[in-house]
Amino acid sequence: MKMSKLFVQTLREDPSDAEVVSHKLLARAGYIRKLTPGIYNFLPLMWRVLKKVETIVREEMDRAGAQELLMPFVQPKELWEESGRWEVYGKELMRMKDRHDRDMCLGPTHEEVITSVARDGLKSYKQLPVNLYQIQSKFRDEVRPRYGLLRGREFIMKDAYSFDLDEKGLDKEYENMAQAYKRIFDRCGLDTKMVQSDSGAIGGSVSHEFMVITDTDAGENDVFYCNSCDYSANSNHAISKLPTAVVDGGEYFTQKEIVDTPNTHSIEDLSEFLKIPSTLILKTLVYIVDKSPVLALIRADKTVEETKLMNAAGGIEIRIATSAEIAELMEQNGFCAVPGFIGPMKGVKTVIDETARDMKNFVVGINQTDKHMVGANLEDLGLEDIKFTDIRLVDAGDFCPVCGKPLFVTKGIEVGNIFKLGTKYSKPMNAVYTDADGKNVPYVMGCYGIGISRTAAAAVEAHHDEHGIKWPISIAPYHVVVVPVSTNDETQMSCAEKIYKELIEAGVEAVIDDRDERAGVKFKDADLIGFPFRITAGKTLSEGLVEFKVRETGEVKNLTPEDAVKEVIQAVLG
RNA sequence: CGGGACGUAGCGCAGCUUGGUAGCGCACCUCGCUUGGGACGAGGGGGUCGCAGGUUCAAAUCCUGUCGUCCCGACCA
Repeated sequence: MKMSKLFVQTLREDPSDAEVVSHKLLARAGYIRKLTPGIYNFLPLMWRVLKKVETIVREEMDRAGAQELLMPFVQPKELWEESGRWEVYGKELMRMKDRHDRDMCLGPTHEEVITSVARDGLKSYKQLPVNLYQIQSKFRDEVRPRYGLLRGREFIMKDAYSFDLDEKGLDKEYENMAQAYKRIFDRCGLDTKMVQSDSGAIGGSVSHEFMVITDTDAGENDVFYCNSCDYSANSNHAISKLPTAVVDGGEYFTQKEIVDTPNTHSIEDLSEFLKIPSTLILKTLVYIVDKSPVLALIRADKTVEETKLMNAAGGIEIRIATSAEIAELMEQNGFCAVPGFIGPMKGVKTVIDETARDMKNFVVGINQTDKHMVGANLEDLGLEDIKFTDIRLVDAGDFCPVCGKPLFVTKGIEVGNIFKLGTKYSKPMNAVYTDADGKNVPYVMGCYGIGISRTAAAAVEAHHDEHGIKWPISIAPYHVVVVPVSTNDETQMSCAEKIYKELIEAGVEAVIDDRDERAGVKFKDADLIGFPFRITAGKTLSEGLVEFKVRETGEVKNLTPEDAVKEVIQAVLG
């Protein structure tokens, strides 16, 4: 490819809306261009990268025994009603009507469609197991798309679905996919961690995410991990053993009583006012889960993990209540208290965290402003039935649930996930096979996703420097750029052209920078775009040598043109 | 959903307070010069100033509405 004809416009400045490095670099280097929020054009360089990632994914999925197909992007409401998700999916599901006024949606994921495909085709136990996948654009109408390709609304995803006779078959396929994923990300030059995760709106029981570990904002997930064993989990799923703390207020409060606690609107205020550790306070938080209030009771030094609470409350959408909603809730239950003094109350759905189990003689809000009860115990709270659930966010330094060593936390970009779905879709959608005894049995399903475009962006997050992108060879848009420093110098030009031709003939993806630009411009662009190798025909040519530069390491050496070509061929084609 | 900010050329921005021929840098075109890390000089093309109303002799500028975009927050009681 001639650089002069390559469709790429590099920018000197970051686009004003880009926050994370992958967004800035991909935009500056001419890989992507925003059409509207969360929706991007994948320009020729980007498309080459995406195709490389796709090819790796395809090869490994095929090798793992999966079969590729392509399902429709537009889907009818009826299918989503069968699974029950039309009602529960929320605003992320982009809904629309066709000309006949029929409800349709853009596919955010394809469990419904694949299940319908399977039930039409997979009738006998003799046909199972099967794993089907596709690579396709998905649309999720994110509340707040950001970080460029990392959280877009329209994005490219590989989604695979497996159909097995039973749980045992699913377990085997799940492991098979985990291995395939590891190979895929390794080949993409990404170091990933497989972590336990909540299974979220997709549903199911067991799930893992593949995280690219990063210490920047681009990592939207917190990952807790143990250095002593292999435990690691997304914060929405992580559990831990707590460090010991004071949980019996016996030495502070010898009897149960109601005390004045004026203006103690925060736990900090309250613990300071009463001169007690916050581990002696049971705090009450009001959440709205699927439009209904839910009280969360948790030891005050700890934080509620919203996904855990949402699951405990059996909902699919959660947010903290506004002060207006709290006021309304107070009024409905005959109380009048402002945040800071909220406590348990009858008749409102309540979830109690495990941390409350051992608490004795503690402090708790009683729904009266400027008052708290001290020396309280759980049975004093008038709760109908007391059950403990883990709804706590793990803190770094808590102890590993497996081996007991302290946990560490880091940020991660989720590039893939695998779920055991079981019969969550096959049952309601009546997707069954006939077994050897002639009985109809629902398939046991799994689903496995990889964000293709997100993987490419994550690779930029993981491989860049202040000059630009440093693509891993396997997914670079081109392998090498050949730079004649001066296009007017016939010796340089003919040398560059010869090298370029030899590389192309050997099967290397090469670009020749034939632009009539100064060397500095060509070098800056080469670094920004991120060609893994650069061969420069310039001043060293007087000694019969060209410069060979490795983008990843910055290593530079002068070689004969023949050796430079060999070096690239060796690195690229093995 | 709440708050804030911003919409002026492909990109990044100034101009608006105090109304009077629409500017700068990058990019683009031409010529010259230059050629190993985003040179320089001269010339040039490109914008109904988001949109719609209003005020005015006159609106990018003032007023109203509207659409869009970005950021922050969404209460740990």
